[in-house]
Amino acid sequence: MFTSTGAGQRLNLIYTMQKSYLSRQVQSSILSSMVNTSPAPAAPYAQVKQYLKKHLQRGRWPPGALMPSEAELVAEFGVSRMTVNRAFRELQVEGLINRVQGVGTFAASLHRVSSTLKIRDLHSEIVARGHAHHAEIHVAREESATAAVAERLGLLKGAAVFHTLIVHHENDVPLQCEDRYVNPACAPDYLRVDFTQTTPTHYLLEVAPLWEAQYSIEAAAPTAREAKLLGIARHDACLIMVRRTVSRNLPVTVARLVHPGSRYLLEGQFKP
Amino acid sequence: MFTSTGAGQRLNLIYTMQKSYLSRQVQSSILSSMVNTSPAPAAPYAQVKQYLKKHLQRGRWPPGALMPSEAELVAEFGVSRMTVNRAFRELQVEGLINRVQGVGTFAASLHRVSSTLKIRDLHSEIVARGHAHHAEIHVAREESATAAVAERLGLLKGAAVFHTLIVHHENDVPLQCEDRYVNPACAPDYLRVDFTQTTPTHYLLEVAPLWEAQYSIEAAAPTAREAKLLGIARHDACLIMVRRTVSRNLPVTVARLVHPGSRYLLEGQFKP
DNA sequence: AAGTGGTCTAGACCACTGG
DNA sequence: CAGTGGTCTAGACCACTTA
Repeated sequence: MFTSTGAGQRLNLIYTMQKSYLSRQVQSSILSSMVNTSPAPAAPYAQVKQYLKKHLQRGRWPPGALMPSEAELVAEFGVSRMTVNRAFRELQVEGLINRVQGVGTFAASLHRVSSTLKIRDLHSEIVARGHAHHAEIHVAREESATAAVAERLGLLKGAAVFHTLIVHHENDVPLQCEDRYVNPACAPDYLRVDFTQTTPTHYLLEVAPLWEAQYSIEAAAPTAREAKLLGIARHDACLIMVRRTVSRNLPVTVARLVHPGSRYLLEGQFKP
Repeated sequence: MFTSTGAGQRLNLIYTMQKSYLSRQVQSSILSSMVNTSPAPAAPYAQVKQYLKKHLQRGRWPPGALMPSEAELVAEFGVSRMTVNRAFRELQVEGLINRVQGVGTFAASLHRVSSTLKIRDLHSEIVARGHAHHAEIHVAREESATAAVAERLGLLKGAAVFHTLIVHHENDVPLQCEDRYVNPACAPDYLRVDFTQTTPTHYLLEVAPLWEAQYSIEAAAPTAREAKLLGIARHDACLIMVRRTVSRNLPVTVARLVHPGSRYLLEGQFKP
């Protein structure tokens, strides 16, 4: 039922579990002298979690296999059920296990792996690489919304919107053409910002806390104007991201970010 | 200190908190008759979490503002501290708040928003759209690894690797050209699988639980062979994803997935 | 009926921060 | 020092599943 490979019994817990707070106090004072040498005492729930993770990784419970019940782990580690439960709950959030009430806990097949794609500020990204960033502002004005833009910003056609068209350079090489429409209700001072000093992304995240975002990524040829601004040929492939952000139920902005394919790479990583 | 907008006091909890289990039992039996009509009773921790989330969204605590302490919410909702703590902890994991021990809980600026990009199985994706999927197998054999492939799979140059080249069609339109190398140690039977019936992605996830993945996404022109296989022109933009997965410290596979830009779109969404 | 996970509680000890 | 979050416990009730 619970093959005792024996790798995680009570004794293996770093702060050897106690039954009364009295004994814990004693333990703690004993530990305090160790703390200076050992790196991190690690909370019991974290140790149980780590134990489960390690054995999952080693294949002790192959995908779909039934794992020990909370009660079994309580007995094995000598901790309370809430502690074991927390370890399990966090593993579930991480997608490593599936739990079914009344049945048991199972090792996940890890099909639903996902990695995160952050909304990044290009300026910080470039500076982080130790390169120079400079922005070329081609448009920064108020316009009346076209039907498409109005719809995406939740405004009426013809309503006032702010429009900026900025080309970002990394060490004088054009890296991104940012065509952006902003809802004036969310950022009334948008046009007074000096975008050679800060980026729209950065500024908007400051004034309008982000609550929702949608994006799409595709590969396509740039428009004639974009090609000219980026200094590339009309048929060169570009990585195009269209992003729409919403703050407190109010659409903030829609942006079309065009990157020369030869100069931009989106990277990601997943680790459990 | 805790402006009583009063939107979430004890009485607003759906299963009106009690002090003894006796009274809870009574409550529960009363509730059981309501359950048929009301949709979801919602656990107290979830209600507290929802309450906080709602007020964060409404801007009651602007980014950086100090939020109520656990003790205050305990008093306000009449629940135990562990319950409030769980609500806070989950909001922290979601990135909506920052907590500092000894200081307090603060509304996050929501800068570090991220969305998830899942590893998807193309077959399921196509079928989910109600379309027909069919795979055309062009290569499926053992080869000796080139230096580049060997390095990414953790093998020696010249070692045996499995190589498949498959073109996936959605309703007879080529959608993806999948060029994949597989580590035989992880999937010894790989070449015996009928890939007109299942996809490499699906099969590999079955035999080798995923423990780590790295990917990059870029826009570029296809190779001459890819263009031919996909039925597109040499200069048409493609969305190219290169993915490497690792299972239990052993590299499993590296794949180059090429999609005609005009037929493929990567989408994502973030919601708190 | 027995076993499982889902959840709540009341109280506790701790480490950390700030005045 | 008081206040904050981080965590653990022992026991409890519940809903659910399986036999």
